[in-house]
Amino acid sequence: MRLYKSSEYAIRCLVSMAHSGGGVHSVKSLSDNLGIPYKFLGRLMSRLGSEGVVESVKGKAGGYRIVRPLEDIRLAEIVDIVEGLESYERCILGFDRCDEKNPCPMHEFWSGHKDGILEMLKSTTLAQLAESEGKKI
Amino acid sequence: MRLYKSSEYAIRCLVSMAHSGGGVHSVKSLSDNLGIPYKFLGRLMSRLGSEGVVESVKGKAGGYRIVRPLEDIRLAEIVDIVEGLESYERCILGFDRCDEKNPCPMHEFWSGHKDGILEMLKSTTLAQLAESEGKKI
DNA sequence: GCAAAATGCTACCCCCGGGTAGAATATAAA
DNA sequence: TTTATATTCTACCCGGGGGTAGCATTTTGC
Repeated sequence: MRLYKSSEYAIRCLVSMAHSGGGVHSVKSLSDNLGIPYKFLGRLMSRLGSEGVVESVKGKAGGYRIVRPLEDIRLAEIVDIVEGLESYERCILGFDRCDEKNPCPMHEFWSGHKDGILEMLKSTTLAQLAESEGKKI
Repeated sequence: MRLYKSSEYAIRCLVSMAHSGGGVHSVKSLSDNLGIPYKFLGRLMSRLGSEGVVESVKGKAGGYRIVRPLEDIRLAEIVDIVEGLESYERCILGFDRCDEKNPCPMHEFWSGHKDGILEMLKSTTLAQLAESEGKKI
């Protein structure tokens, strides 16, 4: 019942970048400021780059930059890229088909929470996460 | 965002046992009926036995039996025994201290869901899970 | 042109959840 | 007493997420 470390890192990193404006941030500086393993974060940002969430700037003074509007980048997209959303959509007891018509024993107790979480992931944007000052990152 | 296989198996197995009365069930029969790996389920039941959720009956015609009243066995207890509840209580972004006073960026979006899930686990009993006919197990 | 600083890529290692194998032990039925 | 059927215990293997290391590549600043 937790995000993968990859998702934790990706979200914290993007929130930090969003928070400090639209400039270019090197992986080194992000890694130092957020306490995230350098090489690991590098792979993560590379992946977010190839999926079009951020843009890479090569060479000296290079790094990564968020290009799309923050209101456009939703949690569900980030999580889907780095860990996939399958585990948020599947039956809690692992059955292939599980719905109102043919429920597992936990369905009535779980489906509400599952739907709520998915809805939250799909509706919450990077703009919302970044807008409040004073929060830890 | 999912139960460990261990929790899936433990819940399905206990629901199945509760459903078919208070008799003794061998690991072999449970494994066959539910499609759960035999040796793996054996270790799981042994653990549930040492924690007092079920009772082992050795020798020929032996197996496991639920002893405590079904209204007394809650999901939270089962999950805590086989996989632990830590991941259901911690901050979604992994911060050590994260609360209303000192929130992480996701706190306001996540804490409600977290509390709801924990409350569900702590209040739902084996009796509730087992009572409905026609559900898959 | 050259060096510094950055991304990009490949190959590893470690830990742990999940799963398997086999022998030891206990006990009811024959 | 023997045998069949069960739990119990230990050791091992596999795959994947998390993490590290090294080198190639790119591009700016001098």
